[in-house]
Amino acid sequence: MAAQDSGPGGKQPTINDVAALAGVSKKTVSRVINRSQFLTDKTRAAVEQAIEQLGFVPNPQARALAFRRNFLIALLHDNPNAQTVLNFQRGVLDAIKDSDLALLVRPVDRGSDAMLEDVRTFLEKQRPIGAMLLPPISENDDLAALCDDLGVRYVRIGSARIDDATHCISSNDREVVAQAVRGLVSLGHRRIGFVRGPVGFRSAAEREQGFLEALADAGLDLPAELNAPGNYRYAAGVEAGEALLSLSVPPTAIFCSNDEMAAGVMSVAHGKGIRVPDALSIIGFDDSPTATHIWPALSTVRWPIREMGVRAAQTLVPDFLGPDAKGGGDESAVLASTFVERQSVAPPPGH
Amino acid sequence: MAAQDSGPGGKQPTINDVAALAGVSKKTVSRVINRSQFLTDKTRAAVEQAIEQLGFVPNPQARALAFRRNFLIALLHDNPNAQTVLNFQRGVLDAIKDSDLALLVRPVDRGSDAMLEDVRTFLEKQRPIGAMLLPPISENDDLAALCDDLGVRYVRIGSARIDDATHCISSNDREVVAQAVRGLVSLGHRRIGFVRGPVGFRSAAEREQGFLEALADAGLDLPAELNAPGNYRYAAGVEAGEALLSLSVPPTAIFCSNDEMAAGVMSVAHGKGIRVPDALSIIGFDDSPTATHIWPALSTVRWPIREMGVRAAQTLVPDFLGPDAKGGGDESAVLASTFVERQSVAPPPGH
DNA sequence: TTGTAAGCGTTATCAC
DNA sequence: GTGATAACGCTTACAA
Repeated sequence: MAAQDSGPGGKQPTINDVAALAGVSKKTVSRVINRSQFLTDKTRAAVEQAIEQLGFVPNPQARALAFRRNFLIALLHDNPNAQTVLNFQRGVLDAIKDSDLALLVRPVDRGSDAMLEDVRTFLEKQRPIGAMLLPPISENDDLAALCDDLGVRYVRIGSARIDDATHCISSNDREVVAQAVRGLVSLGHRRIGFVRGPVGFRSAAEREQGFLEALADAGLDLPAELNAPGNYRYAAGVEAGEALLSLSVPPTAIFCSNDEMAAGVMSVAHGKGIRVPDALSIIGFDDSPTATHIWPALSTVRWPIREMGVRAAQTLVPDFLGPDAKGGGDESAVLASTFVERQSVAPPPGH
Repeated sequence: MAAQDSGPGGKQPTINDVAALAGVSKKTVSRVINRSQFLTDKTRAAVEQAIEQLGFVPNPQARALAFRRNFLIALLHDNPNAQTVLNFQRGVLDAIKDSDLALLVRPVDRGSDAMLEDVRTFLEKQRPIGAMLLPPISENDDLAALCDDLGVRYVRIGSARIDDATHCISSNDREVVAQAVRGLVSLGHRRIGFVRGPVGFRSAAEREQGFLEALADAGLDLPAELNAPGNYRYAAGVEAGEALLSLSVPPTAIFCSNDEMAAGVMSVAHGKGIRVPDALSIIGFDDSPTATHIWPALSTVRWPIREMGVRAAQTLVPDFLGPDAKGGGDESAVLASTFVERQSVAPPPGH
């Protein structure tokens, strides 16, 4: 707390004021601010006392200029799932809490042709130390190349290893999906539908592979009529549900590539009077708020997004965080997703 | 697009390089950057040509230092509703898109005692031009006072006028809730339950008043047993649903102070085999993603949060945005919420 | 261990 | 209209 408030319009004390009050040079004050080792305890104490007394806060713009680097990191996202973005933000802020860093947020339009130029302008203007890319734009290699080009560090978040360990934080989605589907099989399900994610998304491909792996392990296959297209939107879930649940022999379980689509499938089931989970088991992916807000509550896969935020920050700017910030380079860049069991899964009818 | 990329490690061109190339002084370049009127078209053109050729981008840190002001605005929030926060961000970014401003994001912990000190530290460190406060922390007067104290502009977002017009963007929640409830009455509902928001929240009070107004207009009252406490959380909705739907004479309609609680009530209805909307009408508030992800889709109130973001930015920093950014001072600081009709409302049984 | 001088890239002042 | 020169608040040489 500032011992002496300048009040509105009052001038902030500068490093010179502190130096004068403490009776040292401004360079010495600078050393205290930057935790130099070469200082007598006495000098340090005197300076700290002066800082406290004046309520001095170093001007980050001046520091940024002198350091030829600012203290900003950026979060670039184009994510339809708000909760994911916010949880990630939370994690990043957990990580940088005790540092001098601040977080800049930038939504981008994946679809737009101007996207790359927008991001370039943004990065050139703000010159953040680094950028964190959330899926799905994290899958855009041009974006990563652009960061490299501009000398901006980057970390990409993905559902699988999409870059080397110092540039990527990922989760093990495929494994966890496989595990969830194996659970379905072990309950007795044999006819299991699948609602895909959007074409071209790595996350969608990972989830699909996990699903197919589990089926293959059980000696099952995925008939074409049980394989429905999707795009991570609720409406696609509704369409898929209409298609799958109108089959002459409908599936007894459906794995949806995300929660929104699972909610869509579930709505269709309700509309048709198909009881969940008694007559139909449903699994989603994301553990979004929706998962617990629908009825019955949805079994789903939770990815450790907040923790990924922490890890991403540590990997991006280990040198700006405490010495305990390991980050990067090791296998820990892969974090574990977990299967969350709720009420939307049960054995198939007759089991 | 930069005509000449410095590439990684290469040095950014500075104002001096531009000045040298254009054969003018750096002050003249500065004038071009800052759109001074006192310039020959010829000089301006020459400088712009040099800027283009070099791919020069002014260093914001240096500008910030010289201007004694940076180009950051901050968004402070402690909002359980991720979509709201993100939509608001979107609006703010719409507004500042063509300016030099960037957006800093800061989640805060409403509960924590250290909250005020945290925010103070943040504002002192970053010294943003202004801060935008999202509800519920926008309702905290100490926070507004702190901004004033530090010479940081602020705008508070609220569900009602909680500050003067230059410091507040609000919606007309009360009116719209009243309108929605009047709709219920005109369908024939007479026994209407209410699930409150958390104690002490202005938004909760506004919604409650709107509800009571509509009831009073119709000559109805709210019996104590139909008035259930809540806190904007799903679980509270479940509890309220259990209470209201176990009454010997249950309500035929329930207004919930937000969508999450409405989802909770709806889950209970499903569990008890009470058909929505045939046997029970439900209305929520927020138009969150949940509203369309549950079944049947929820009638709810949508507040114009993205537009509020635009307006908040315009009110906060009109001098940094285009001349068309009006902002502040007039009645337009109140934006209209709207009632969104979906499938969760119908006449009561027997009508 | 501390201080001095110079500079980071921009804008303000005030001449011309 | 335009340009020298001195800030802005801090850090990095390098010297003491």
